[in-house]
Amino acid sequence: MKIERTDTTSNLSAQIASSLRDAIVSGQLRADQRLPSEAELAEDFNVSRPTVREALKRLAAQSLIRTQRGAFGGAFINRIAFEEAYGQHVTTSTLLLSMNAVSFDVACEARFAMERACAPYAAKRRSADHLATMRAEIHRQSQPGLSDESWCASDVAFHRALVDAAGNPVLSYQLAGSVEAMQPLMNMITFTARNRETIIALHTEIADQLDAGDSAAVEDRLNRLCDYTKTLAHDVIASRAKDKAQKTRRSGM
Amino acid sequence: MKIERTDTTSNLSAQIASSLRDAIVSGQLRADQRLPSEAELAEDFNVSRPTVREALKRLAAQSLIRTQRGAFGGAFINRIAFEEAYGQHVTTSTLLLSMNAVSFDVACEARFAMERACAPYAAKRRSADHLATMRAEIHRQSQPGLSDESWCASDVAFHRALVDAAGNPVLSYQLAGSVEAMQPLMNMITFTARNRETIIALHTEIADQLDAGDSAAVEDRLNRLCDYTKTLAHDVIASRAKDKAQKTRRSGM
DNA sequence: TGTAATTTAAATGTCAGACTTTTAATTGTA
DNA sequence: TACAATTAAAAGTCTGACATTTAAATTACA
Repeated sequence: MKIERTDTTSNLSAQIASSLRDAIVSGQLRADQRLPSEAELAEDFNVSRPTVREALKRLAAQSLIRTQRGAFGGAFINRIAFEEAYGQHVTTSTLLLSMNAVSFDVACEARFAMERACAPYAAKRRSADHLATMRAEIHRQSQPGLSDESWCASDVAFHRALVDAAGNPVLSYQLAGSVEAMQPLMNMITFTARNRETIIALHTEIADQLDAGDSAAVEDRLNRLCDYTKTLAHDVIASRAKDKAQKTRRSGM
Repeated sequence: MKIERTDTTSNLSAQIASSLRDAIVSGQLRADQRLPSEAELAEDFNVSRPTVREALKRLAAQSLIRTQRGAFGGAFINRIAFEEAYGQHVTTSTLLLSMNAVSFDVACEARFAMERACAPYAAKRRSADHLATMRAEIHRQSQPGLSDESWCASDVAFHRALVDAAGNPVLSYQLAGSVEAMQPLMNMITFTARNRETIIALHTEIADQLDAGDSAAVEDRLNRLCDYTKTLAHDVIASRAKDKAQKTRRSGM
């Protein structure tokens, strides 16, 4: 765990962070192991303490280390938990979708493809608990005065229960990025009562078929849900384009 | 974009980073927009410049901002690219798998479930380029003197081509975490010539069926590959357990 | 007048050193 | 033995300075 500093396009804290990160990811440094103190690292790397601190903050931002104050404190290799990883994955995925002109269709296709992948396992392993959560969310979705925002949140909760029902934490983690990151895109859509009715009907069938253990039926309903969601999004986009065209015409362009 | 500092369990740089991160993720700050200079932020948040810098380094570690030196430089909201997100996702997933006693079976199940989800789209959209890459990797895998490490790398490349063939960048991004993060786990396994032969046969069939556009056949081969991989892992684990038991017996425990 | 070289100012990057706060081990005392 | 005070190590924070980079503004020159 030593030094570089031959790089011409400096940025010492980034290099040091990178060096430590490699050691962690490759397994040279193991979970709960303590790194040298900031002062020691500064000496090791031949830089000042603030520079070391910046490097450590970078690692902390990725949950690779945690720091503890006080005697016998220091920076420790973090045993990253699903929870933290989950949050980071959702943050990154959300930005990726919102900033990269990823079309609604592409994001939607990816999301439902992955959800369908969960269906066989969910049909086999769904617990009463998962089904109860799904039915509770369906009930919430049937409330008349529900805001679009709450509707979307409930939709996410429903699908998360579906994914969790597959009983595979790795699958749940990976799916989080697709399901939760879609929420901002979904929020573009204003759901009419009629829209909601259609979706609730599909949700109900999904819960029922999951209960019955019919994976193929669940996949079929997910397909329909995917298609319907895409249709709704297209309508929104089309009507916006129309508005814009009218405004442009009116302004004489 | 103002201040907190009422928190008792301080860590100002984390709070500031969090505050800025929220503003970015929620879309208040848009891509390529410039943040105030470090000195200005320090005044805004009522902290010193090093503290602000630590906060900014945290955001930089998540690729949320990029910094530029010089006049009219500063911190800019980053339009996060698939590439960067890709790397972070793989890093996080790798650690998650290696540190959390995720069983090989669970990781394997998740990975192949998601790959199967790609199959229908890959069968529809695969280009000659993707098929060529897959066949090239199969050819490499058939080389006799190939090290286990190179074998695994080629395996990842093959599967990545399969995923990319689905023509959905979001799917490719999400899958990266599952496929690449498995590599350290796969490296545990020593592949015999006979093992490789079986896997290469399945790879060949996958490429052929993809060429023929038969999605169901591809999914079937992926299932078999999943089962076979799990079997190999079980053998490794069983033989290790046996070794350990023998050693323990010999040492008189 | 137009282009090339120079200067300049605004930023980030880095450093040194001091002080504050937290925390756990140690020591002292009832 | 149990509890309280002390102490030392370490992260957290601040101040102030200097180095380096970079693009714009200015100047010099053809």
